[in-house]
Amino acid sequence: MKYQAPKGVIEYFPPRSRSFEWVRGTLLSQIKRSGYQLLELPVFEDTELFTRGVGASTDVVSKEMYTFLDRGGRSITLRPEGTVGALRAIIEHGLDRGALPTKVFYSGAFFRAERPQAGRGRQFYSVGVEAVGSDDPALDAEVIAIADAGFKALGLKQFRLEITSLGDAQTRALHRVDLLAFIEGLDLDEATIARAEINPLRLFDDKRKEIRDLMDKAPLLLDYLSEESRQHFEAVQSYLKDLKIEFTINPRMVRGLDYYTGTTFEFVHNLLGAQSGIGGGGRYDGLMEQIGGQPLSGIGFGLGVDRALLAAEAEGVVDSAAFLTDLYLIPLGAQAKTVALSISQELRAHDLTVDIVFGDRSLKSAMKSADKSGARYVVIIGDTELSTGSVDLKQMSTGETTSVTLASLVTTLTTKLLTW
RNA sequence: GUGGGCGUAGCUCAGCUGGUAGAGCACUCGGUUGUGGUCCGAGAUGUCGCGGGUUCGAGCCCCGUCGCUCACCCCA
Repeated sequence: MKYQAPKGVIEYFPPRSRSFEWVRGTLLSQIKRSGYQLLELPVFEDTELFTRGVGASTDVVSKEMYTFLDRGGRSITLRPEGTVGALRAIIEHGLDRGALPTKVFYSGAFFRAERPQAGRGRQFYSVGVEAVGSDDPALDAEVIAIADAGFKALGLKQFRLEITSLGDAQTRALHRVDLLAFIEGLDLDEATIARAEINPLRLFDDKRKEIRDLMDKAPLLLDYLSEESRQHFEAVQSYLKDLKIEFTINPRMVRGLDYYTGTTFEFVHNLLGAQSGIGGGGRYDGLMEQIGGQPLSGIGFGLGVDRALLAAEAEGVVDSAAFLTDLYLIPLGAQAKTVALSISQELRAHDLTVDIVFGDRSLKSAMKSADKSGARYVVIIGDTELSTGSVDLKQMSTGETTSVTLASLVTTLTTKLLTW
């Protein structure tokens, strides 16, 4: 019996796992430096949290959740997204009782039982933020700017930011009446009618040209915005312009989660095929109340780490230089190993990346693996070195060696690497 | 969930109209005594995704199944 990973899961292993780590770390560092604090949450929650929060009629809830009964007969669901779980934790622990907005971030695996495809796994990785308790449009701009900065920090260029406003509840109700009337006048096939019944906005992002043409004259939600929503949306746009963040307004953008209101946005990458959304988010007025909290507005985003990595690979911007080993130690003989182990311990305590050749390999093959590891420096420890207490520090890129005492290895190496 | 393509060594793939498996890269060792990236030599590795069927004989044909992939759908 040969075991395989469950269908549709994405696994990261060397050497690509380093790239994954780099992508996630880069996105997270943009978030952390903006004052967001970690929320480490369960990957499963009470099923009802998602049906109420995300919306029972959404595709995500109605046909994509991993739901099961636990041993106590409780209905449990593997989290399909991050926002409602984050808000549940904020409410449960009273994080919204202090100074507002409450700014938190998360990072981890999410689960959706979809048909797998490139960029779409049944377990996928997201990092996200939630800022709860302020309806300041400047906060919308900050949230968008963080995601934008994250993608740019990765070196991505071939993506665009699309934004729109879904307005408030009243806006959507008014628009819905007109949109339904409009759709009723169209000649559509059954499947499309069924989709429209669940969410008429869906027809706006249908990929078929016929439908696109038909929807060309459909009433747009943006034209129904209340004065307040309109001003908020304009303020957001003006902040983004000040920040020199380019965006396009896409009045046909559709979100599959029910909780979105007001400012809504999506980052789309050009080289990813069908699964091109690398991040998205928006405001959610009413969601806090919906799941039992205070009536606070909030805004957040989720960024797809898997897709961001795919995008970075497609653009050829993966930073492989970030993974190099500083020093490779080659011990020759039993006594040398003892010394190598203790030297590595000391160097690592000084934040240096150190690796050792294990096994009794020939010097030649040890040098080969040092070379392949991408080590910047190599030190050989044999009988000579042990008796003199000094080693040759070899710089692999140039082949130059400098003689240093074992005792001063830490300082020598540290200063050399500083100017690397 | 629906439809199309694919599934051969760790990786990329070759394998003609069915006769019982190969290349390149990677890997290990070596090219004399303690120094890598080139070159040369040697070596190891596969139940040809899995299960059935047709056949004297199947990696090549048929069915099923699992998985990957692309599109729909959906979204991160």
